[in-house]
Amino acid sequence: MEIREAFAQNLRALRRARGLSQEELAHQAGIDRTYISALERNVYNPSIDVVDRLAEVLGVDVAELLKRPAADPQRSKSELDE
Amino acid sequence: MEIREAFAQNLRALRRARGLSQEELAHQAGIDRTYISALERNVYNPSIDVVDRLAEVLGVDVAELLKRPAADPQRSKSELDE
DNA sequence: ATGTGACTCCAAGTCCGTC
DNA sequence: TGACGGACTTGGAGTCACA
Repeated sequence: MEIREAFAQNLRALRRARGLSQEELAHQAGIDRTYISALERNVYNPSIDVVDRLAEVLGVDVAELLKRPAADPQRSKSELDE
Repeated sequence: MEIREAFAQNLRALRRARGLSQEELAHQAGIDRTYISALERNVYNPSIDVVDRLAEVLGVDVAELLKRPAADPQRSKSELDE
């Protein structure tokens, strides 16, 4: 799995866990609203600066945003992106 | 401290710890030698994809490359970038 | 073995809007 | 509230020559 995809999923999950809209998150992080939307849809490959600013607003370490989901042993290997 | 700076320092430290030259690291990561040089001098704000490729070659988690050094309580606050 | 300036190319990132 | 498009500017990605 590409790190962009893991980031996209983590971003959306963490934002929702905080009860924030894309617009609120964008505003607090000083990032454009449409760019947040694109990031969550895995359209772009963000710079570490952007990731860092988002992590700060979400109150997590950068590592949390970039963490790949643990492989589920129930699922066959062919279902995973590599 | 900006995350770019932490990344630059970590990259150089980890590369040297592996006994690799910029040229060897560049080759293994499929990146130009001069670009590695620039990253270690904090010239660029790299994308997470580049960081991920370097982490893979260095055999560490992405989080290791982006970790900020622990604040040294011996040093005064004015010596730190914030 | 590394730093640096100059250069191109196109993705990152912004800002406007509509659905 | 979020997906998505178009047009735009900035700056990362990547290469080369030279010190």
